[in-house]
Amino acid sequence: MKYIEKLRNSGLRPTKQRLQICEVLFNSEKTFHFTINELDQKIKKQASDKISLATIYNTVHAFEKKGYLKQIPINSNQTYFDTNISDHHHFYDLKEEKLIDLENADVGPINILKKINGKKIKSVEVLVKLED
Amino acid sequence: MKYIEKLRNSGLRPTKQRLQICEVLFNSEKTFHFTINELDQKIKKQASDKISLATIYNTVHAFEKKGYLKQIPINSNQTYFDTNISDHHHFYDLKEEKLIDLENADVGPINILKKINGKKIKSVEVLVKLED
DNA sequence: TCAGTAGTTTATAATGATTCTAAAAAGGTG
DNA sequence: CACCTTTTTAGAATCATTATAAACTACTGA
Repeated sequence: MKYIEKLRNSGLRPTKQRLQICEVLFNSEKTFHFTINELDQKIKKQASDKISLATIYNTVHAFEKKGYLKQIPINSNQTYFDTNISDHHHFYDLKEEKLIDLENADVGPINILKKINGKKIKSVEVLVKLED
Repeated sequence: MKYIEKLRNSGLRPTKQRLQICEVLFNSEKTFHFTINELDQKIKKQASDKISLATIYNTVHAFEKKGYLKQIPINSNQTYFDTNISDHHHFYDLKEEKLIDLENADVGPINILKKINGKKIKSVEVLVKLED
């Protein structure tokens, strides 16, 4: 299996559950956005075995910490994650409550002029809210 | 009272509670960021009467809808609001878990090149995460 | 002024996402 | 296989937020 190596290399044991979650998350043509709840539904459909919700939470957080997933900063009652870990941004369609990727190239270069003493910039994320 | 007019003009009855919340939110030299919980604490100290948590939620949402407050898109278990309603952005200090204003002038002009069919851009918000 | 009404406040319950717990199960190593 | 550590799990706990429904209050017009 192609994910065993990946997990081992990051110090995560390649358990049956993690491998199945990998399949659902990373074995698709396109990257996508999801909430834990949506992922849970998707796993119910695609995975052969039942995976407990706690495990899904654990795994998603583990993957995020390892950099295989990104959290998307947005105000929602649920946390959104992205399987697209490239440096990019998002539209948020307020009506549909849907996220749309916004590639770096589709945003002019961003230059943060203000510096904060003793702090480094870790990331710059742009959220573009859309209305009709 | 200077807030009575403001509330009436936006179709909100100037109740005792709302006026007191206005004092806490808008009667200060500097703008600030807060969570509902922090606001509740602040009201407990500054306001003469007790205001129920439900009212604080209601009022903050009403003010946000009227444009007197802005929600800050950030991943946190609590929702952050800003009394600074000018068009601006934020640093988020991951270690201190503190927000810092980032004025528009301190970010180069942002040009969103990608257009979404039938949708207008309502806002463009930049979140700059800081680490040590 | 007063009654009617629509809007507000309130305490409390309900909801729902997320985290915690502690016991069982599984992976890895020798 | 035996051992130890990590992981999974069901269910409980937590906690921010929203809903409820009854009491209250601001405004309107007679």
